Amino acid sequence: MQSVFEIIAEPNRRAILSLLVSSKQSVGEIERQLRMPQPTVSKHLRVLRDAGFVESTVDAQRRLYRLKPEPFQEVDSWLDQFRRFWSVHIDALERHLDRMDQSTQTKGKTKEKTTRPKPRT
Amino acid sequence: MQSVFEIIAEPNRRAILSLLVSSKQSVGEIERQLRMPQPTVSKHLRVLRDAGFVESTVDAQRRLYRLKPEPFQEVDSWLDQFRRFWSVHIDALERHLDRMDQSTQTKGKTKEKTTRPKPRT
DNA sequence: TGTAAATATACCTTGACACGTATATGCCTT
DNA sequence: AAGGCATATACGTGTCAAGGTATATTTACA
Repeated sequence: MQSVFEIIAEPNRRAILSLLVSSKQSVGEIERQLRMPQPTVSKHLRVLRDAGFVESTVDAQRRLYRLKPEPFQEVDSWLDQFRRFWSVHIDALERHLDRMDQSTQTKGKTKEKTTRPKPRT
Repeated sequence: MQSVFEIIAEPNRRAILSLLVSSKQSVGEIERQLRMPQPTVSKHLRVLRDAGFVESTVDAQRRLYRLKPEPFQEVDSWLDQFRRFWSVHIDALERHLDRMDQSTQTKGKTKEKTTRPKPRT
């Protein structure tokens, strides 16, 4: 289980993460709110901790888990490369440019670079 | 294969998506640039298309694939719930790292980029 | 000290999915 | 019409991860 993307691919893990946004929670609290078996919760938390999504502190027999920000930022920075694309792609100008792209490359199989206008953000 | 998160969990699919950021590409071009077997490329493209990440247009025997923005925005909006959290923690994290700077913890993988949350488009 | 609570882990089973190989389909060229 | 290129798909296989059940470990408390 290497990448952050595989970690958040699991629905129960995403549920746990969403739960932890509000505040730190114990395993039992997660178990009850999400109605998951306790071993399931513990195992997912183990995965999340190994991946750096959460950290735990000890409170008697309980363990309190809370979020850590770094892996989320990693996902966010992966998204960066697509932000420019989708912000431009929304408006009609882009559709026009795409049609031009299509017509210019019907004959030329040169992988044209399509110098597009940078989004103004 | 329901969620967008499972789609982007696969490294080869992420590679294809990154490749398509620059411009639309045919299956053969993807195949050559990523050095993947052609059926692998086609099958991943099938998954990506079913999930709405790409769409294809016909150019003779070729199929040209290009990105679609919606699923990326879905990931982005899922991240939203965590942005507030990590923006609050950035300052504390920076101070923390500053203080821990020369102690070089066992767990200290100091690759933080401390990116701040982006405003939603 | 013994028992119950909270959590972690080991073991097994099952299912999904990624891959490789082979083949099918479609279009283009001669 | 035939053969070749580009792409899609079918099929068999192996791997890996998630779930369930049982058990281990630690701590509180009577």
